[in-house]
Formats: sequence, structure tokens, C-alpha cells
Amino acid sequence: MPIENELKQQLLEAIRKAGFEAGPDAVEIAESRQKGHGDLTCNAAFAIARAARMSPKAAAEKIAGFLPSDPGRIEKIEVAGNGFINFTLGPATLAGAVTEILRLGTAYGRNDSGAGRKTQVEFVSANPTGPLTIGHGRQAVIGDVVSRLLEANGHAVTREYYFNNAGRQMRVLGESVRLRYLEALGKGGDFPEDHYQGEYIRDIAAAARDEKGDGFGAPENLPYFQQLAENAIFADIRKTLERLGIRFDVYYNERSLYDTGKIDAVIAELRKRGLAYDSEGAVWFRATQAGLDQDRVIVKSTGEPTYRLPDMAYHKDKYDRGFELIVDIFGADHIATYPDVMAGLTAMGYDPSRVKVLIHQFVTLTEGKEKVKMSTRKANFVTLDELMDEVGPDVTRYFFINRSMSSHLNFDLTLAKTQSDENPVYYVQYAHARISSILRKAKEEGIDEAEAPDLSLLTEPAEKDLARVLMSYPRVVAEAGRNFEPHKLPTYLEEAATVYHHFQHAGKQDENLRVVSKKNVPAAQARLALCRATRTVLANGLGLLGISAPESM
RNA sequence: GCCCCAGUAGCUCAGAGGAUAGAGCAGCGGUUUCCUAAACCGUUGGCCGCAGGUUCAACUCCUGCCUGGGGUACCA
Repeated sequence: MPIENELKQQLLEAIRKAGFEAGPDAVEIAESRQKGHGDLTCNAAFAIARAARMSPKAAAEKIAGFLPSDPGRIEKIEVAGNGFINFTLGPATLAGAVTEILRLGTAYGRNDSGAGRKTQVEFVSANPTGPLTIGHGRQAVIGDVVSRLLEANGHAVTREYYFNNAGRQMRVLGESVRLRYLEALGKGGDFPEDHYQGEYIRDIAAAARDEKGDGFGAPENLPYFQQLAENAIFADIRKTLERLGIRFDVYYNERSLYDTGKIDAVIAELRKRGLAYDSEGAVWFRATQAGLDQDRVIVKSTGEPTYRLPDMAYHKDKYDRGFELIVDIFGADHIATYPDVMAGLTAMGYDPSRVKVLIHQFVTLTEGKEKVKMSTRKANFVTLDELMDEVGPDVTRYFFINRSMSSHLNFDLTLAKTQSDENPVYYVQYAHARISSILRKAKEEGIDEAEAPDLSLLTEPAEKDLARVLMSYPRVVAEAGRNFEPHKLPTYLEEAATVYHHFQHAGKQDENLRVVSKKNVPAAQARLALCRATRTVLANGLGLLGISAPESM
């Protein structure tokens, strides 16, 4: 049983024995934030004292008096401040944690709270109109790490990319290529401003010329240009994602919703329920019925649906495919799209609580002091590939996942290029590499890692600090997964790396604290076990981020 | 107008009812015959946007305001 749960039981019992009343929720065990306040802390006395009309400190002392004493498990119990009960973990607890990490290896930190729930994470979902930008990059990494986190928490995850290759955007794309093709032949006219300006359009046009020769520029050949562009761009997108370490299980084409009648089915369903009506030549969704501020067009007077209708059909299909948890990851610019969609789904009888929408804020790109505006159509964007050319996939991933998704992400390109060596990702990776080096060194020196090292020898402050931090990893994974907060992982890993660097540094200052030493082999073996446990945690954590854990740097 | 997100150190950001608010970078000063100095130590730097409220306790919750970003389409 985790030590927190054990303490909670003991506290509840002590509270009862002390003559206070408290339900099971009255006791919360938290990690102490500051040194000198023990390792774990409980503030239950504050609430209890109020009901019992006594000082929190007196209540805490009374409760503490009924706590069992087991110095191996809990070295110290003290009432501090106004009434906190602080616990200092004992050597047996720390040793047990290290043993557990070594036993579980790559499984350490994983749990089965998700119970195999069929879960879908939809992200990126960029239409194939151009290369992925840095904005897509943030979403791609968030989606992938959320997926990995959910898997670590026992979900069965399907990663899905939804795209539309049949809309207006794509026609403009095809037309852009056709015009560039004509231009390359010297037959070009004005290139409209609202068409795709990027250089990649010229590349595709050149490919068209190679394939079809010079006489293929007629407007009726638009489908050819569109298809060619789609193929070329999608191939690039997949390559970029692959490079980032992301692979989708399903690419879902919006067009299939039309082909299989799922679009019409939604209209019919809404009409049946009185939630769709005709007006001004368009079909409207009665969103006001669901409490939204205005009704919305779902089929334009031109006969083309707006994005809402296929989105509803697509989400209906997600439910119908049996997903129990549906995670949608959107950029802040799509924030308005899902209330209508959810209203429609709810109206059709689907449980909206199964959908979790994660909105991430924008990435602002700055070069020096200059703000760079990103727009695929205008083509003055920095692509995800260009970013990876500069800093590599590991830094790219770390950078995008390092901050909470509700915060705007300010990316200073200059800084990323010139100071990439100071990125914290290297700090974490270096800790892993250093441990690997120590393990190699020990082997060279002929010090074997013991099967059952005497971990009670780990009594130095730096050693105990390290063991304590390693213990909290599973809780970080569980919380980050439960709350969809992937950025908690890098925060934790930086802390773990810091504590490890301290530990290793201690051996630099005091020879008796060195890991690889033949003077005291049992101590060396205990420390090697601690090193290996740390490496396991770092490797597991980096694995969840999709970042490499190098053996040497 | 209305809705969403943010405002914390010079910069970029963590922290989200508790006990002295943290990290990286930048600045200043140190540590290497020694398991990787991509490390470590010291130090400078804060009306936690403003004003009220709730609470034994507020940077954290509530209300209002200010500033910045994003929405509010028969674009997606």
C-alpha cells in the first residue's frame, strides 16, 4: 500500500480515538513544500479544531498522540506551525520504494486506473494545404504526450487525424497550383492574394509540369492539380510527424462521412427532433434550444454544409465506434466550434461528459524583437521542419510540452537557435547520461550491482532526497493523466534531475560519498541501486514525453 | 456588447486554499589532479495587474475593473 494511504488510515483512526469526528474526506495527505516540514503533511487539524472549538495546534497534538509509532516506516511525526502534522519518511519506506522501482523497471509509474477504457485522442487534424507550422507542432506534441499519458494510466488509446480534402480550401489549393503551373510556362496572370502563396506551391507546380508537360493548364484539369497537391503535401506532413516521433492510428477523411450517408443521417436526426429548420434557403440548427445564444447554419444556401455538420457527424461516429473517452485537442481559434457540436450531440442523446476538449493557446513566434505572424496562406511562416532543423526533435518536443497549454507560448527563435545548449531538456538528459556512465564505470571497476543490496545504507541527505523524489513519480503520472496536464512531467523531471545532480555532486566533494568506490562495496552497491532506480524513472518519464534518454552525451 | 485564455523576478514560465512564493535564462562572484563542468555553490532581483469580498488561512476561490491574446460567419 502506498505510504500516503497507510498514513491516511492511521490518521482517521487516530482522529477517532482522540474523540473527534471526521469523514474519510477530512484527511488529506500532501507533500510538504518546504524543507524542515517533513516529507508529507496533513492539515486535518484545522478543520477539526474549528468544529471542536479548540486551537488547531492542540487538536493536532491530541491526534498525533494516537498515531502508531513505527520509526522504520515513519521516522518522525511532529506537530508544527499552527497545527500541521508533519511526517518524515523512515529508511524502510525509502528502501522499499527503491526496491519497487527496480522490480518494476519500465512499468514503474504506470497504473491501470484507465481499466483499458477505449479512448480516442484527436489532434493536429490540419487539412493538407501546406506544411505543418509551429502552431501545429504544439498541438501535435500535446496530443501525443496526452496519448502516452493516458496509455500509462491504462487507457487503450487510438490516435486520430481528421482531415477534409473536399472543401473550398482544397479547391483554392488546387487552383493555386494550376496558376503557378501556368506562371512557370510564362502564361500566368495575376496571382490572387487569397490563394496559397508558399514556395511549396511552385514546387508542386513544377512536378505537375514534369509529369504532364506544358499543355495541361486548362481549368477543367483542376482536380488533377488538387489531387497532386494533396498527395505531395500529405506525404510531407506524415514525414514531419514521423520525424517528431508521432504516428497516427487512423487518418479519418471527412469525405467518407458523405459517402456513407452519415451527414444526411445527422440532418434527418435533427429534423426528427425538431432541432433543424429551413430559412433563407439554408438549413439551421436550433442551437438556442440548447441554451446557446443563436441558431447556426449547418447547410448553406449553396447546399454546402458548414463545418458544424460534418463535425457533428464525425463526433457521432466516434461515439458509435464505441469510444468511452473522446479527447479533442484544438487551438484557441477553434474554441467556438465545439459548443454547437456538443449541443447537437447532446440533443441526439449522446453523453457529453465523455468528450474532453483541450484547448491550447497560440504560439507566438518572435525573432529577436520582431513578431512573426504565422499564416499558411501568406507563407511567411516557420515550418515545424525548419524548427527541427534548428534544434532537433527532442528540444522541439520538450519546448512544446514544457508549459501549460492554457498559456500562450512565446517562442523566441533567436534564443532557440543560439542558446539551444541551455535548454532544460539537456539538463534532464544529461542526468540520465551521467547515471549510465556511472553504471558503466562500476562495471569496469569490477563492482557488481548486487541482487539484493542493503538499501538501509542510504542514509545521507542527498540519498534520501533522491529516493523521496523517485517515490512521487507514479503520483505525477497519475495526476498529469487524470487532469490532462502533460506539462507536469517535464517540471517533475527537472526536479528529479536536480536532485540527482546534487547527489552525484556530493560524491565529488566528499570521497566517502562516491558511488563507485571499492572501499565500501556494500555502500557502493546500495548507491548503484539508487542510481539505477533514478535512471529508470528518468527514462520512463522521458519516454512519456517521447524524448530520447541518451546513454552518453 | 458577450464568451474563452492569460497577467507571478529584467526575460520565459512553474506554483492553484495553508506555514518563509519557485525554476531556467540574463547579471555578479566562486568550485575541476576527483564516478561526464551539458554539473555544482553563493549572490542580486517580487505591492503574485488593480480594488473589493469569502475564509482560522487567498498569489490560489468569488465579484468588478484594467491590459494583452483568441472567439463571437451561409470561413475551418
